[in-house]
Amino acid sequence: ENIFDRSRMAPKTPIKNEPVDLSKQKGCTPERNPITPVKLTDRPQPDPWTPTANLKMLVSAASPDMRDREKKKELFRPIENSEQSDTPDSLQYDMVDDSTVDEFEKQRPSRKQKSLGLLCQKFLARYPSYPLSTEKTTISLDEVASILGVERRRIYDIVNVLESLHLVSRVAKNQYCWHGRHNLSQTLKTLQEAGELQYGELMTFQHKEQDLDYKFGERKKETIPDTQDRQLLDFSEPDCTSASANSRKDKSLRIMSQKFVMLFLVSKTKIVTLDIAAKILIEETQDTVDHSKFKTKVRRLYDIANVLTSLGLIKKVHVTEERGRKPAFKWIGPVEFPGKTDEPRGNNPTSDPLPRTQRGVCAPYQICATGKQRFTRHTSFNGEQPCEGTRRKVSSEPNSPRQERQDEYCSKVINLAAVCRQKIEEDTRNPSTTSTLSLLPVPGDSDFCVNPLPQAVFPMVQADVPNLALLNGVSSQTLHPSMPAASKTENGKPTLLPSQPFLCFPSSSLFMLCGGLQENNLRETLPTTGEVGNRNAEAQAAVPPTACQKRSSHKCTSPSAPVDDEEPAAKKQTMEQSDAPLSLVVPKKPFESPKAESIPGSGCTPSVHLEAFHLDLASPAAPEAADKESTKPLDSQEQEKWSQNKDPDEPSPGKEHISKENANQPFLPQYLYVQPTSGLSSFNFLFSANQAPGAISLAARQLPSLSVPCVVVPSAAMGSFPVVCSPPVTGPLSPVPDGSFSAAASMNFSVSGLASTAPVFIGTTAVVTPKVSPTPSVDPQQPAHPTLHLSPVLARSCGALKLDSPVCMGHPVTLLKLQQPSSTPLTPKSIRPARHEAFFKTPGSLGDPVAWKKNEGNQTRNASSVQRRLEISSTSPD
DNA sequence: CGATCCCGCCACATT
DNA sequence: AATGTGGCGGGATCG
Repeated sequence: ENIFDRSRMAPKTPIKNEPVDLSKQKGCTPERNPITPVKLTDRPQPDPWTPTANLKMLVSAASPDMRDREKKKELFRPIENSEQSDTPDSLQYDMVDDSTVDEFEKQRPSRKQKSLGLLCQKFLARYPSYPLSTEKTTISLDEVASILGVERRRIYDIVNVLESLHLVSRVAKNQYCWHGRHNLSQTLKTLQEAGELQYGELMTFQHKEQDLDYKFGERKKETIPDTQDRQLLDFSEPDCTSASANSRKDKSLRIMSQKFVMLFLVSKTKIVTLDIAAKILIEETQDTVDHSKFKTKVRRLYDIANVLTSLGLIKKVHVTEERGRKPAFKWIGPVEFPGKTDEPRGNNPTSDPLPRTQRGVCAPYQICATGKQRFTRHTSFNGEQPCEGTRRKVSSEPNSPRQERQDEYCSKVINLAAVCRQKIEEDTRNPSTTSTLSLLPVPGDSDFCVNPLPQAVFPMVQADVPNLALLNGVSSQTLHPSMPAASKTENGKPTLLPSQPFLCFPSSSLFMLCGGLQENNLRETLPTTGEVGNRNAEAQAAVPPTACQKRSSHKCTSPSAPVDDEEPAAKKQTMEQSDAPLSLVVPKKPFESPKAESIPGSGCTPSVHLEAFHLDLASPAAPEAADKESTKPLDSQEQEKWSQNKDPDEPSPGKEHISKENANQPFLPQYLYVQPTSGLSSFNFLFSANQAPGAISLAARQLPSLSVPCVVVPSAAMGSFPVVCSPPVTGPLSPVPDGSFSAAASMNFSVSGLASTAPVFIGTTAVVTPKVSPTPSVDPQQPAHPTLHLSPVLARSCGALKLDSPVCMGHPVTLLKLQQPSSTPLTPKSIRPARHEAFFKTPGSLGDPVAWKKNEGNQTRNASSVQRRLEISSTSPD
């Protein structure tokens, strides 16, 4: 029924449909709607390939193409899908054939295909099981939901269960942090302990389970005081702030999930039937009470079981007992936990048997572990948890007590990103074309450094483009050390930190292109990126932090990342390579404009980069384009690269080469590419425009500023890409120390998909002025910088972003929203995945790229994005 | 026909 | 009021 309705709806009132999806993509919708009503279908869900079922239905109905898509979709790999999506399907949809879609449609969507278990697998596939310790991957519910083509509600089911096992934690509204399985054993251990307390007794009997069922339930009740049980179970969450905690119905699903797992851990047989579990889990106890209640409980258990199954912790079996064959699940996960109960506190990493992964990687997590322990022990409640509660309120609350720090950090980052995003969107919308984005760290910089490191970063920033030369020198040297993430130890000194070449965005993956980085940098960066990328999609949000730490390195590293450090890049690289393909570094064509470095004006650089791109792409960039526009050609290549990168194999080598090459040629521009976690969803493309090679430095954490002029294109999966280009200009304009900022200014936050919606293009006025601001490096912190800052740090800093600031230093920056169609001036296109194309196309302004070129200065158009788009396309000549 | 469990309404929480 | 969460159970689909 729904389907029909919608289908109908769509034609009639696209808008209606939109509401659902649209909410997310605000920016886009307005524009598109007018253009292509059809979009509705698309729109709702960003991802073409995995639209909501309904949407799918509609689409499929609309066009056969969709079906194919879906089929493909089945294949899984969002990535693949995305690629596929390249095809202009979306457009087609519009066209849609009515051909008897219905029949096909119906067939397709088998219930199984929509199963929670499958969905969960897809979800899990997006993130690395063992993410680097430092990285924090943030998960945007909206984004994931759209990518996976399901309603958000379903994601909650998954996330809630994952959260119960601490595989993820809620950071903020709509945002979760992916932790991976590093702590899983710890968590299980804790649960086991708790389970023994609660259910241990019962378990004893257990083998007989069948009979026992009832008894079980009963006993349990009797034996264990509910209160205790609960506490234990809840441990992590609610208790703390008892007050608030319970207000909500407490997340029964989470608690249920924990209890369910406990049953397995306590059970001798490791097999638990749903009946028993349901009975035990029915708090009320009064058993039977409602048959309906029991029934509902069982339903929930199925939900949980599906997720646990996807995690490989349990599998379904059937127990035949007296009563007959009953559905049951068997625990197939780890049984013994290293630290095991022996010592409750097992946390200590040192003694901890757990794989180093935990320790090293998890360093940050350890905290969590602690928390857990606590939780194990009731005592725990006292401590942090309360805070948690508080926090929650404040930030919207992470449920999990532990990791607060991280969470905060994440949340901050996220917030920033979100802020940026919003701003961007706003800007986009608002015609104030000229508005510049300035994401400066606000004075509140201190925030930046949630993590230790703040300082370093800034310096880096300075590097700004203009100073590239300086930077180079500095950066190269300094950077090297910083690079360390991989090798850092070698250098010994962390000083480098500041200069990191990259920007990290909390959001999903980033795609960065940097102008010649020095070898060192490159290498390091690459690895990093690679890592990120490797993560598969995982990289996501997590990346930024990680990167930051690493980069910022020394300082940062200390606490959390130590491990990483130790494990040098090599590992990472290998890892990365093997794993994923993420990062690509594209060796730039040697083109070096080496001199660029020397050249004060970064101006040269940009062109170079562009060229490089072109070369890479093979597309001849238009000379004019040189500035930036040329990007389009890149797209294809990039994409390819992307895909390649993903491949474990190649990436590494390529990277290495690149790095080497780079090394040779200090100036050569390089690109970093970070895949988005899932792949498709979003990309960020960042490349340094003019700058000299060194130019790009990002402070890891602090980073707020990017000194290098960069263009970042965050692409949400869907379509929006915001692209920002900063013109090389820098120096002059920003007298301010920021130089760095001023120069580079582009950022995108694609963190969550949302950003995507509004593509933004920012160009400094154009041209680069070679001037370098002498003081570029100055504190980025200073508010003065008008230019954009992209550093995650900034983001964290909280509202630091000043998007609005129209002018940064002297440069006028223009924001342009890039619409998909029109290409972005530079690389944007490349960035866009096929799917984007579709979107873009729709709008119809494809050819625009040319127009864009001007972006830099000219673009100041005030018109709304749409208008802009139109204008652009129309006025391309501009 | 029982086992599964998708789907999405709707209440409650949060913003 | 809008939006985020997530309990809940009708009823469709699977086996």
